[in-house]
Amino acid sequence: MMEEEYLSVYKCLGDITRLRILHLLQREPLCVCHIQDVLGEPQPKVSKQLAYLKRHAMIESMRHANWTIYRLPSEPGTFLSQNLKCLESLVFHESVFQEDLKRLKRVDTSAACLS
Amino acid sequence: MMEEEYLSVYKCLGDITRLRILHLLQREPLCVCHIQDVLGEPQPKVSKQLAYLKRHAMIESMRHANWTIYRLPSEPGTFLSQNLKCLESLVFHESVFQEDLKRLKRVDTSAACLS
DNA sequence: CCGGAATATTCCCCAAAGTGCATATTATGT
DNA sequence: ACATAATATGCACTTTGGGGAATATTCCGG
Repeated sequence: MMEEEYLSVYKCLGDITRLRILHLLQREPLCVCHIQDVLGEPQPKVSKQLAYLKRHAMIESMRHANWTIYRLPSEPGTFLSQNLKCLESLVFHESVFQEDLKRLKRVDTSAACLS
Repeated sequence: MMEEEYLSVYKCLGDITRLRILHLLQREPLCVCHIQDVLGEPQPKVSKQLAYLKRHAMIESMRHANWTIYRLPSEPGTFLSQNLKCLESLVFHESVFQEDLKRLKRVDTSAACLS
């Protein structure tokens, strides 16, 4: 039997790398290499956490040529949405996430996979 | 260095037993044996999860004669409060938690430790 | 068909968590 | 002091998670 949605969500939110990823994806869909660049974390680590999030239905992915684009679900459950709102207002202003945003802007313009 | 509050909170919320406990404590302070009765879980399990929650500053405790009374913090952080609100509106109506509430009412009246 | 870029997966290690069972601790009443 | 109730802790075990390093896969261009 499947685990309750809310437990999955909380487990997903209990890791800083996953939080950083969700924070980025809340801004826009991104491919792995962009996330990797922004986070400054090794590629396998990023891929694994993306897989973890997808396994728990927190994100979706679509292959686009050589790249895999990840994004928040088209219809995110109420519970997930609520928690993202909560994060937005109480957590995402912290420096870790704001630094990520700065790097995202820089990386985003020179994007090869955004064709 | 200490872990960020929000990560602690999410880790605490990612377990059904701890959620059930928090749900009960949101109603009123309770001693271990009442929680144990309501949850129908073995006493060491309950005690350990209470210890976990306390270690992460999600609850407080005070010894009262033979009993230890647990309760939500007198001044719960904004983040915790927000999440409890979210749970209240989206999760706590589920049957697991409602069944707990029923048992709580039954148990509560015949309380010995509420002197 | 081949080389290279982007991504996913595997293996290994270690730490943390969750649980059952048994035992220790603490406080109470006699 | 002792028995007992309430609670906490310890031990053993299993699972999960997180991370690094290496390797596999997938897809493109030539």
